[in-house]
Amino acid sequence: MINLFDTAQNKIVPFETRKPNEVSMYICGPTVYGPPHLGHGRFALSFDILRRYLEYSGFKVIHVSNITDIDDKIIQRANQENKLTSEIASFFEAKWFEDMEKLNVLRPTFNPHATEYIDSMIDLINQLFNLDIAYAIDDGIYLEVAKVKNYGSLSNQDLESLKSGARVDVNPYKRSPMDFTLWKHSKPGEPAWSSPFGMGRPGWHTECVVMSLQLLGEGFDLHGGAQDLIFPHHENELAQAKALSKRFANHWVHCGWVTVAGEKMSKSLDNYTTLDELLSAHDARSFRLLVLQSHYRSPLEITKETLKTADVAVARLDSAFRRFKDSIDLDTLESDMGNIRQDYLKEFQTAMNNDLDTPRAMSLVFEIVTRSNALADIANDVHKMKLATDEFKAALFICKVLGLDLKDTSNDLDQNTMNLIAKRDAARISKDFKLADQIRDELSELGWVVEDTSSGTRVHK
RNA sequence: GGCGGCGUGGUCGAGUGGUUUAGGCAGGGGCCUGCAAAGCCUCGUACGGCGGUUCGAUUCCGCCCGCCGCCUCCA
Repeated sequence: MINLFDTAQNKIVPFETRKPNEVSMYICGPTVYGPPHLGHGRFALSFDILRRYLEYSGFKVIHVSNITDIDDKIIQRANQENKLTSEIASFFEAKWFEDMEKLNVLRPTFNPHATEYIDSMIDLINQLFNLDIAYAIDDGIYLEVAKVKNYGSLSNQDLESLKSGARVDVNPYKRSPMDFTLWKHSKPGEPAWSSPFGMGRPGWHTECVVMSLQLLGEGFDLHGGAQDLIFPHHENELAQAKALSKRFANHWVHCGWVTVAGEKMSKSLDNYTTLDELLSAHDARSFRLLVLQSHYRSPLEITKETLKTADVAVARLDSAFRRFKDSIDLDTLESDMGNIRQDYLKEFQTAMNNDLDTPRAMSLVFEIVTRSNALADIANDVHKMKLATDEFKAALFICKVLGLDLKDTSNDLDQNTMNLIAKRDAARISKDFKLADQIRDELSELGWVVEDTSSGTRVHK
């Protein structure tokens, strides 16, 4: 049984699903108005790891993640660049998926766009309006939060304390500062859809209720996002569902954010690093490893230094992979789980079932790697080597489940490199170490790391 | 003001009421090696402060200090 922290209950609880072998999950996706940064990356990696683990655990996962392709910031950027909002949105959506692919983040089963669901959103707002839960003022339609039972239950705040903390509202006509926009009337030149309330566009909080309920149905299993979405976004989604007496998500999962010098990474603080910048200097797997080595609900500090240490750690895993891969059937590794050391799999599951304790899972991986290397070091026959390999298979398998693919970078030798290797081996056999060292220097200048093995010189990047 | 989180060894970062340790990285010593690299072995004995509960607390409770977040858009 998988146990997960549920934001609504504020504790770790067994993760129950509607159907025994299926998980329906809705993860709030990006607003595509700029290049994704490390915060987006962390969030995407966290939920990718959750999804992969659910699939490993035998669930069919229906993963819905939206693309918000109409919103104030997109309009603003379109105006600045003198482009259509749709151009801005499709450009940054493409960028998003390009980066996600580099991070080895699985594509969602469905990624609905807000603009494809405008009619359904209008319909929902209309229902709220007819129930007298929504009201109209000069600039749009608002949901009256006071009419929703237990508003604030998800974020554990009561309405009174929310009100007292609310900042001065620009719109004095709202009945409460906490009331939120369902529909915004358009200003001249802005993209607009016609509705019974006039031309305009839906507010952000409506799209996710509509799309999650439409694609996954009432009482779907899991709703996720980063912690900054708990309030107001998820609270407001929930408020709309409650107002319409619809069962909403059964389980809420929120991940922590990336920090910079202790402060939250965000566009408004202008302290962000884009995924592009990270990926140009580091292996994408190093980022995933850092995410895995911290808990998904904790803040995660990512610096050049921590990335560098992660690069080294990934190299250690790759190095073990090179050592053992030839005696492992990589094609059947995943399908033939019975072939993996069951004691290690059990430890892995125990860790993961405890609110996704990926740090423990990774420490297990490194422990296994050390042990397989140690066994291989003293192995003097085929049988002992097989034991070492069997150990390593477990580590490789766990990495695979977590989306961390180990690689052999010693392939793709060009003719020149192969010649140098042959020359060096000849030099070493004739004990011409001066020449051998000289060739080693040449190889390292070409970017190769040189290792001497029982089968001669081996190189990898 | 309300709600919430955090403070761990050189560093990043888990975790736990007590006998044996997270793990990664960095560092010291050793083995291996022609020298390296990789790998292995080994060492460092940490839990913000003050009280309380307990046979025993880093782990539970209270207070204090410091940092951070949400209450407006934010992954």
